[in-house]
Amino acid sequence: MDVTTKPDELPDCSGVGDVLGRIGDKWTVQVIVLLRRQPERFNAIKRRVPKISQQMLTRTLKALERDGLITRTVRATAPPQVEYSLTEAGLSLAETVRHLAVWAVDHRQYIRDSRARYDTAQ
Amino acid sequence: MDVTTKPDELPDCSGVGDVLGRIGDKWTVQVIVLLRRQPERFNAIKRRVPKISQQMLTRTLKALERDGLITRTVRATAPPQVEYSLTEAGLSLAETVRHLAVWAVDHRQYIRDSRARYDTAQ
DNA sequence: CAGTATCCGCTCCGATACTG
DNA sequence: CAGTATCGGAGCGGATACTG
Repeated sequence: MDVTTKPDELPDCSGVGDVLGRIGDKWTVQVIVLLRRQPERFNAIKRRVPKISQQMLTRTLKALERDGLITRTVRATAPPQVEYSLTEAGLSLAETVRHLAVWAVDHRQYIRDSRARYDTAQ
Repeated sequence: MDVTTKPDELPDCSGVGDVLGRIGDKWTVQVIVLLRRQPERFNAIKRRVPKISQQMLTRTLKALERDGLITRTVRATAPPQVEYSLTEAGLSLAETVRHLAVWAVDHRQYIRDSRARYDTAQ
């Protein structure tokens, strides 16, 4: 689809809510962005997302796998190794999210300032 | 910032989580996208986001105003009219979110299929 | 190493009633 | 018309203990 479509022609905006509800949780995006570099194993991901609990990482990875955004590969070694990597769809989402990341970085200070002004005005 | 920066150079991904946590709720994006066309009044927005409750619309608008993404203008008429419109920052966010919207539409069916396959495989 | 299982607090959000 | 106030359920996410 063409991103340059005119504003008024944006189709079915309700679907956006679904996706944002899906990736808008606390951890999903961090994991996706992290896997963009290269496939990683469970505990490697855990180390690179320092605050995530084991349970939430499990849930997040499972949900991503269910949605076809990452694949889970088990190597029959001892100890067992499980590697997670982005699918093509997952990679395209990661790239898309980068636009939002850029926006976030660009407007971080602006939002902080706006909040401070708003709060003191009350 | 340059969106074409190399993957590994994406700065401070943790900030992305903040923003996604902020706009990743159930209503914020729908309101922003809606206001992209033109400024709207309270009940006009409510009508165009059919399922939103009055309280959630109030909260959503207030949070957006606090973040400097929309402005609230009261006209001293009877009955009172309150108009909400995007700020420049809000508009730029709306445009950025459109990329995600496009991704969502493009991959909607893929995700549905992935889930169906995953669920039946269990 | 890579998970499961259980408990539990907290916040999101809906429903409803009320107000200037 | 444009809100505010209050109650309550559901689910996200944290902490901890346990397992193949």
